[in-house]
Amino acid sequence: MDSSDGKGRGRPRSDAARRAILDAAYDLVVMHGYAEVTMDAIAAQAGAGKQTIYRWWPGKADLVLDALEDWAEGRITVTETESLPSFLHKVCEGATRAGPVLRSLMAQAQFDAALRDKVKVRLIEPRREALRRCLAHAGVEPRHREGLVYAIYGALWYRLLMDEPLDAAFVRQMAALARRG
Amino acid sequence: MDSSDGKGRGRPRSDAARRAILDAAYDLVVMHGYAEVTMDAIAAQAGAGKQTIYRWWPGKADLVLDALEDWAEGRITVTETESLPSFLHKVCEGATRAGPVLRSLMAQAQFDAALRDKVKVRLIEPRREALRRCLAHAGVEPRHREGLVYAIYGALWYRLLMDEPLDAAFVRQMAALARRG
DNA sequence: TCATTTTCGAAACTTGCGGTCTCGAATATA
DNA sequence: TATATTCGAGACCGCAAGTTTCGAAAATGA
Repeated sequence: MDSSDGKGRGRPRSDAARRAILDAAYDLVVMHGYAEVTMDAIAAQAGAGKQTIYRWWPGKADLVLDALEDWAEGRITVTETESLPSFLHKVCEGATRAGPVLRSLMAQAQFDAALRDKVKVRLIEPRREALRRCLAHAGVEPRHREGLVYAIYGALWYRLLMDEPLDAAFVRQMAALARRG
Repeated sequence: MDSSDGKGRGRPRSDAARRAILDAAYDLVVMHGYAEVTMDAIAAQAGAGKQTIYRWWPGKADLVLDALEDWAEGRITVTETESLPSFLHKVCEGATRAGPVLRSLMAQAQFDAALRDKVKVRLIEPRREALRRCLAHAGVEPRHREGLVYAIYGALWYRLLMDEPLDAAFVRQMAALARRG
C-alpha cells in the first residue's frame, strides 16, 4: 500500500476499489484457501482490473496480509485488564475464524524473507506484547513470562497449522500452564 | 515411494538413482530453500531424469518429506532414559540443521491436506510420543504432560518458522517450564 | 474550456515451474 | 531371444503470477 495521498494531478485512487479488493481477497481465501484463489479471481470478484491490484500491492501475499489486518481492525478488542482465560478465548476465536488466512500467510512467509519480516512486525510481535501485558496483569512472575509467551502462541500456531482445534480444552490447558508457578 | 520389489520382469529399479535423488533433494533444499529449488535442478543434480523422480514420488513435497526422513534416519538417537534438557538440546540441534526442509514441508502442508496428514503421522506424532516418554521419565505429572508437549513443540516450531534461534536459552526456557509443577 | 496527468477496468501477453509424454538404450526375466 | 520395465534426456503442456497495453474516466490547472 502506497497511499501517495500527495494530491497529484491525475484521477485519484478509488477507495471503493481498494475496499472491494481487500474484501474479495479475505473472503475468497477464507472460503477456498490461499492456493486455490488466483489473482484473476480476486480481481473478478472485486470488479477490478489486475493492474489495479498490482499498482498498490507487490503481490498476492502482501495483499492477503493487508486484507487480514483490515479485517482484524477493531475486532481485536483486548481490554487491558482481562483475565488470561478470557484473553485466550478471544484470541483462539479470532484465530479460528481467520484460520485459512493466517495459515497461508505463515506458509508463504517461509518462502519469502521480506514477507516474514512484515508478518513478524505486524502480526506476531503486537500480539506477543498484548499477551505479555495480560500475563503481567494476571500476576505471573516476570522471569516466567517470556517462556509462556512462546509456549502459548507457539502451541496456538502449532495446532492451527496441524488442523487441531483451538477449543475450550486447549484454552484450559494453556491457562493451567500459566497458573502453576 | 512404491517399493514394488515384487520382482517383475523388466529392468529393476536403480537404488543408486533413488539415493542420488533423495540426497540431491535434501542438499539443494537446505542450501537454497524449497521454493528456489526446481524439480529440473534436483534431477540434474542427481544425474537422473525427471520421469525417474515422478515414477516413485507423487510430487515435490512428498519427495522432500522422504528426503528428510532418510536424512534423519539413525540421527535421531533418543535413548529412553534421557534428561529433558538433553532431549531438547538434541531435538533443537536436529531441527536447526534441517531447518529449511522442515519449514518448507510445514509450509507446503498448509496447501495440501494429504501432505499435512503425512507430515503429522510421520514427523509430528512420533516426536510427540518421544517427548511424552521423556516427560514421564522426568517425573512430570501425567495431567501436565499433554499441555507441555504442545507448549514445547509449539514453541519450537513457532521459533523455527519465525527465524528465531533454537539456542541454549530456549532450551533452558522450556526446561524451566516443565520443571515448575 | 481544454490539455495534462493519473487511475480505472479489461484483456492480451510473457514467463517460469510443476508435471506429463515420448524416445532410444539398458537390464532384468522366461 | 522375446518381453517387460527401468533408465536418462528432453520436448511438451497447463496454469497462475505478474506485465503490458488500451481506451475511458476523473482529477488538476491554465
